[in-house]
Amino acid sequence: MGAPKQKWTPEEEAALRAGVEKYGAGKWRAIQKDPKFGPVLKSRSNVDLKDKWRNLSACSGPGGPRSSKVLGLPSGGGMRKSMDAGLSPLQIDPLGAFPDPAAYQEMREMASTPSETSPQSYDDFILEAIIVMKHPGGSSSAAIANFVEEHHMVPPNFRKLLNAKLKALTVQGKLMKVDQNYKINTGSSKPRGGQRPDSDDEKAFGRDAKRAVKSKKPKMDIETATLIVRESEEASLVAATRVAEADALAQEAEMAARELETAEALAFELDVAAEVAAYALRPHRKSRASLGGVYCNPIANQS
DNA sequence: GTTAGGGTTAGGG
DNA sequence: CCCTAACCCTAAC
Repeated sequence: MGAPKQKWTPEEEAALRAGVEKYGAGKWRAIQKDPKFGPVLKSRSNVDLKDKWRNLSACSGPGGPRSSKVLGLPSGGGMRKSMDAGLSPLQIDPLGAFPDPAAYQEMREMASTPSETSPQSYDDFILEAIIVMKHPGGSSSAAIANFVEEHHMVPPNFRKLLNAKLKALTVQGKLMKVDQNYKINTGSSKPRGGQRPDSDDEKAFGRDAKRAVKSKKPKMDIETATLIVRESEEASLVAATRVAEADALAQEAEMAARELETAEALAFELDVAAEVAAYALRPHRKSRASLGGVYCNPIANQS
């Protein structure tokens, strides 16, 4: 229309990320007013910031806003207007920053929204628990459950869900199962390229690399190449993960049904699970308008 | 007034 | 032709 498209520069993007990191997503006005980010973003409206952030978020995988709507569950309808999308593009950072107490606190604050019981968050909680507890031989599911229950609001049936989650994470290669304990997969046993966002996180964990994730990474070329290679791999990986998650959902649905003893509840939960499974097995699409890009690479957004 | 989310469209592959 | 990213519109708060 009137305005010729103004592409976002890396500087603007970086300023936006920094702003969100400082103020949190949704504080577009504050970010814009910040003397540090304002000048860089002077040609952008607060709506522009929001839209750009949405674009970034849409590429952040299962934690993203759209998919969280599809997967929106076990909290029992806790999701309101809080922008849980806010965490997505930053996930690379906060996860890597866990060993840093300040950053950890920051993460906790940012995560303290009603949506913190999203499936994606469970993964984070689990990883967080293992990292923070630092059990040499890995952490038992009970220990993880205790930690998570202590630090986060989780549903009463979390432990059951946790087992499925642990299984899923193991399938994904994020975790290794040693005896009955789970530990972070250090990546050496992973055939897949180290460009997976998660592997970056794990490496950061393993090396106690505080905010190293923030440092410049090799940009687009490697990532786009990796993306291509990974797409087929990840399709199956994600599918497996989704199936495992669907399994978890199914379990939860079963429990919910027993607890409520209503076939209606079961139908709903199973429907969600079925949707998730169907969603996972669907050929990948990347349109915000249609599906919301599940296979987008969060790193690709990294500046 | 600010934000979130849906919708539209320009631009590139 | 399809997809992504930027922009526009509107409702909710």
